[in-house]
Amino acid sequence: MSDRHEVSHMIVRVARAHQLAATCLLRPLGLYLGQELLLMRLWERDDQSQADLAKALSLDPSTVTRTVRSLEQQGLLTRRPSERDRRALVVSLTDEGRALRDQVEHAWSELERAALAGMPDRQRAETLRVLRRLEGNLTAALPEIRAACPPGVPGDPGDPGDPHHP
Amino acid sequence: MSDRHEVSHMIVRVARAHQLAATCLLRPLGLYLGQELLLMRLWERDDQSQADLAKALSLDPSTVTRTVRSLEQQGLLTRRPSERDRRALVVSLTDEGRALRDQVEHAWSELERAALAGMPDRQRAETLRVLRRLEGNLTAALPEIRAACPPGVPGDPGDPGDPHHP
DNA sequence: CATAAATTATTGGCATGCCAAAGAAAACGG
DNA sequence: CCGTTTTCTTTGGCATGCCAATAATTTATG
Repeated sequence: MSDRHEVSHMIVRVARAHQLAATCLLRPLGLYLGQELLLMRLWERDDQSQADLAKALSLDPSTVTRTVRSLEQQGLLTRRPSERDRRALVVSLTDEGRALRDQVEHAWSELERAALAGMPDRQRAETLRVLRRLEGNLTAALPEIRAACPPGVPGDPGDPGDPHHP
Repeated sequence: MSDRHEVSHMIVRVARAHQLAATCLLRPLGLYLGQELLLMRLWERDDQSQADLAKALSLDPSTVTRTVRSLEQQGLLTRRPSERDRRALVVSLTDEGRALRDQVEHAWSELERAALAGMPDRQRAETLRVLRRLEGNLTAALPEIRAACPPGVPGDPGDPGDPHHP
């Protein structure tokens, strides 16, 4: 063992186990992983622009675009142009979308229950503290890390010369 | 706030921040997220079958297939049929693959450093304990959760009747 | 020993998620 | 007031990751 990156490894493992469980719990509700987060955000505050959602969920705008469209096709929410800002779209819940709330929250409660199983209150509080600290540390470090992260690709072709034109 | 699912929410946030940072750090090395885990496993123990890798990394075999092929095309590893088991493929590192080790481990050390920044040793140990506990709890709960997880789809067409044939 | 069952790898489909680029519309500047 | 810059959304490309189904081979079973 003697791993010098144990915390990172554990973060990866915890995340995958959590995702797998969430995927399973969400499936009977007809939702894919990630869609529930968008809905939760809308349950907390309805009628938001996609940009707001992207910011609140720390998601790429393009991801929000596609997930919102998927949820729209499922009839859980609505997209209509904003009147104040003619380039923004306002996302609103439908009755169907509101109706899903209880089930989704129940699923997430099971997830929470599983994660914290067998922990006394003290330990649960400590768990939350630790996670908050990790999140704070990582998001604090992100700007610096991203600054050193050059744009471009992994399989960098070096010089595209003429990257195809419309 | 008064969120009843704070831990789950934090797990999601920690995971995304971690992934984002890792993606950035790996990019200059020409690696995508996840590929480094496979390589790390091979650095620890070379010449493994894909099934072994899948099990060790808790990955779906099909994911291993594709990631391994990608790494093979980058010249970092080799795939050759096993002699004992004629259906298995043995994955082995190339010199190039071995040469990447230092850089990847350095990148992960930065990740680890960022995650644990400003924590005294005591707190680092506690962090690890918490993550181990979460992982243990979630993977312990997974079988039961998956048992209740019906196969089939989200947008279930109910009865496909004739799900198209080759 | 033949037959049923489990294992290994692959393919195709689908979803999330990122980045990069592009078109509209708004905010900002001189 | 016009030009520049920022913001909002979308599209296309690419990668990971899952599931389901298939083919080949091994192992277990009666």
